[in-house]
Amino acid sequence: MTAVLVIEDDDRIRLALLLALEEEGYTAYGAGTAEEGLRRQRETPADNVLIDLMLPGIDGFECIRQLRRDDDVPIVVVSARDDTHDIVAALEAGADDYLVKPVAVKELSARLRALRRRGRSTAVPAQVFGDLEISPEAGEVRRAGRPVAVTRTEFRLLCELAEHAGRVLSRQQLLRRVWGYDTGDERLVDVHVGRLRQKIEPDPTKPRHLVTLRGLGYKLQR
Amino acid sequence: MTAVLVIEDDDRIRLALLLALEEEGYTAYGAGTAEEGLRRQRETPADNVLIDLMLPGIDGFECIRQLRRDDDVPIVVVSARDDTHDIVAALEAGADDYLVKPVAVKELSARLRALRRRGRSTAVPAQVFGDLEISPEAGEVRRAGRPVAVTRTEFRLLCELAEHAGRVLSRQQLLRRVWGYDTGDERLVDVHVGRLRQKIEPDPTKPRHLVTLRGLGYKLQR
DNA sequence: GGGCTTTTGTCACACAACTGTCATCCAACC
DNA sequence: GGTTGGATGACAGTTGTGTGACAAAAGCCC
Repeated sequence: MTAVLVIEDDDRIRLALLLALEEEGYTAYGAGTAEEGLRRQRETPADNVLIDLMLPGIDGFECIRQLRRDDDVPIVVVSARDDTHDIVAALEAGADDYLVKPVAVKELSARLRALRRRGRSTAVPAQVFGDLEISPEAGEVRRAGRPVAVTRTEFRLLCELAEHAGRVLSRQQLLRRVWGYDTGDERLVDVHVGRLRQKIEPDPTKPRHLVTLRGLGYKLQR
Repeated sequence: MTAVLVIEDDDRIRLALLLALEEEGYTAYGAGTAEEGLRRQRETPADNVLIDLMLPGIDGFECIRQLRRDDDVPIVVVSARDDTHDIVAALEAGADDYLVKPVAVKELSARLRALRRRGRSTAVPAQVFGDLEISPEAGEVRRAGRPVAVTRTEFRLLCELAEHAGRVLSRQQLLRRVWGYDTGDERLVDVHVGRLRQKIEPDPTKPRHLVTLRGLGYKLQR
């Protein structure tokens, strides 16, 4: 049984998260302030900590630093602000992952799983797209928690797209980055994208993650 | 220790960047031309490359392409021009991030860190017109936060208008800039504007952003 | 090495999406 | 009320993408 500590001052959000986590099979307990969170974590350490950045008193960044000081627990930041500065600062402080509110519970769950699996010290974090997890170092892809067998080329293609998640990559760019071709038949990319979709998309004809941008290329999105 | 190569022809700016980077704890070295930059990167590869677009001789775009050819180093473009075309072209050429001068050193530093840390680039800010967002890098248009599917021509047309936001563009100008036609039927523009309105205007008959200036042309406003 | 499976790249075809043209209708302006 | 410029729906030609079939190449197991 995995225990998760949720540090979040907004009662409604905290309770919603706790409920959602319990539903997913975690043991979840909450703290309304950084102080309380730190105390609980000292007394009964959880396996994961979820933390909001904007907290009364000691703020999220400081709290992360203190948690890190005496523990190696994976810390996931949940923040309303999707700001490069905050993300960087939180990761600097020692957080392991960063989610922007509103949080999709499925995604949260997948990230927690990914975090625990890799332990918190690895260099390349697993990437999560909705119910899709990609861990470059493990060479593994999972959908809804189940491993999916992809070939090497497909995996590289997926990693490349994941690395630039949310951005269009032209067939040309993909050819260069995945295959190392400076020139070549762009249709090759189509074929592999098609094969990848068969494996990672619930309905390959209506891709949700690996989408086509007609005339531009492909993009991986959440 | 992280090494950064700065390719920038203006001595004052280059030195300022080098100093600022050294201050932030990087090892920074500079190159005044693309040729010199390419040579240095071949001989002693840096961990990040910062590059200006306007360079004498080989220009920034070409330089990015050549850097990309034999290396996977994160490339950050630093340009005075905050022009959608440039941004798209730079990213196409293989750049990972784009900053507009004047550069805040803190931000630059954070982006470099983020780039290395997460192995991927941070987002290029989208252009915003009221509830309308245009993000060239994602190849995406959003209205009220929801993605709107636009075609490539529509997208280019929109980008062109956005780039000159608040100013009228004649059909002739649009034909030339979007289609590359030096001559042609101006009604073509009308049709595409109409289609675009169907997608981005809440009420296409009463356009709020993409307005007609009778006898003059079209303009995009906030 | 020989025979097997798996993966990869090429091709062709089908289909869906997009583009540009045109005709018609409407609104603004004089 | 007539004239001009703009909006729009329909249509056909074009382009771009998805996909199944197939053969070559790469692994793999005796």
